[in-house]
Amino acid sequence: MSVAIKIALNGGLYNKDPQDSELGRNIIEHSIELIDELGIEAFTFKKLSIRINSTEASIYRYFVNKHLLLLYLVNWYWEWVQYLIQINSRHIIDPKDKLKIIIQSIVSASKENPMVGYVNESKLQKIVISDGMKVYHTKDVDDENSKGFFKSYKNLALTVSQVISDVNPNFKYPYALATNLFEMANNHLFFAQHLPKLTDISVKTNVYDEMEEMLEYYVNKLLAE
Amino acid sequence: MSVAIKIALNGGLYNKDPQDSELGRNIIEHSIELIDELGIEAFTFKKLSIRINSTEASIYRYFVNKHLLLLYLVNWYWEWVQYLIQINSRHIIDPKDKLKIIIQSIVSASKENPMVGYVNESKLQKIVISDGMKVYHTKDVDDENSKGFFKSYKNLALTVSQVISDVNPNFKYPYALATNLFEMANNHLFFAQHLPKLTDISVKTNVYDEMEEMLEYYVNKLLAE
DNA sequence: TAATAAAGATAGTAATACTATTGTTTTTAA
DNA sequence: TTAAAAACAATAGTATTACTATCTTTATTA
Repeated sequence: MSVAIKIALNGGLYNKDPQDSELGRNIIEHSIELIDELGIEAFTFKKLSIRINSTEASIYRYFVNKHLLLLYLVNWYWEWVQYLIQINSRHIIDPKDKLKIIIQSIVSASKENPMVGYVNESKLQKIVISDGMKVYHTKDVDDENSKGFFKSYKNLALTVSQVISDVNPNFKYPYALATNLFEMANNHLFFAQHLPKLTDISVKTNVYDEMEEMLEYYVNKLLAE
Repeated sequence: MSVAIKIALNGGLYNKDPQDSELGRNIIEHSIELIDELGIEAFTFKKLSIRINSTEASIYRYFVNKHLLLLYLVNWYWEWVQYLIQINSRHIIDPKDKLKIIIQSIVSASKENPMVGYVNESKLQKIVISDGMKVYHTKDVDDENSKGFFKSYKNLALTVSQVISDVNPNFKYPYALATNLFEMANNHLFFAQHLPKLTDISVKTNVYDEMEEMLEYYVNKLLAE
């Protein structure tokens, strides 16, 4: 049995907490697999219900629709990154070192030992890279934002922006740089694989190492006084 | 009658070139309006056909589906930005000044005088900001990329990366910085409006001016030797 | 053991994303 | 100028999606 980490997520994201039942955890586990395989567009509750030998109606008892399920997964992911940053930097005082840990955690959130049995962090990262930004690029952003559905991401941005400001209190764009680090990490891992002309990162070497190097170069240059 | 700029786009993006007929131009004009109003998810050919007093079948004669229509519009936009950069920087020699023009063109592509009667550049920019990245975040990227469907964006990245390398030939990430400029411009205009906690740009002042300032600050710091 | 909650089975609906066919204009070219 | 061809409109039809509703079975708990 795996260690019982329970990630706290906004209750509005689900009808019934999937972490609390076998079926719920099954939905999480196999939706990650299926979205990874099909992409969010071709993924349906029908297909998921067949995969897990259940029914559409049963899945609807947990999630209002696939958009909210994706939002749940994405929030889960950012909470996971936040958690990794916390444990990996808990004894570190120098903000520069802290920022290094943050970059490592963002880039390699999937490399870490999986600690929640039913979540495949590596596949989840792939989903976040491919479909993550779709959760807020909708006509419902404002409404969903007011319900706190993007809290995990905003919290992480806050955490990272504070470390950025600790490194250089005069830097004018700590929030933008924080989110830019997340977006760059995800975008360029995607570009390296699918649109190599849009990046300098190459899949021929270790993409993760290259990504870390690039992000470190970025923050060092930008935060130099 | 407006000046006849014809933007050259990959023929695989459409069944029948919409620039060549009244109905085609109507489809472009009103799809921009309707996608801006509804977002790409709720937009359908049915709704568009009603809006322009035509039929679904007629629209399908021009575009295979709404995804390809969006791809057409997004490519159109990046060609437009490329065009703006070209005419605005045609007499400029210093690469630093050129980069400044590039930033202005990216951020304010919508502020320019409209030169194509049936394209509302301002609404088109809003679409690119909200839905632009969805065109390549699909399971068909590789296939569509091999057909040249992302050429306009890649061309622009090439153009900008060359100027970046002219400014500082030792900078290791010219392509990444180029795409990062586009993505930042779009993302943070979106964040400023909908998720202000994710950015330092504020809608209270002139967002476009602030955006330009931020991007200039970024490139200056990053490209300083 | 009765009550209750969770899950499965089944059916049904409106909308979406198309394809196909036929008829009517409009354009063009002989 | 007229016949042919292309463009467009009108209509119908299909499979899939994104649900909602209801009813039955199974498991849990009081």
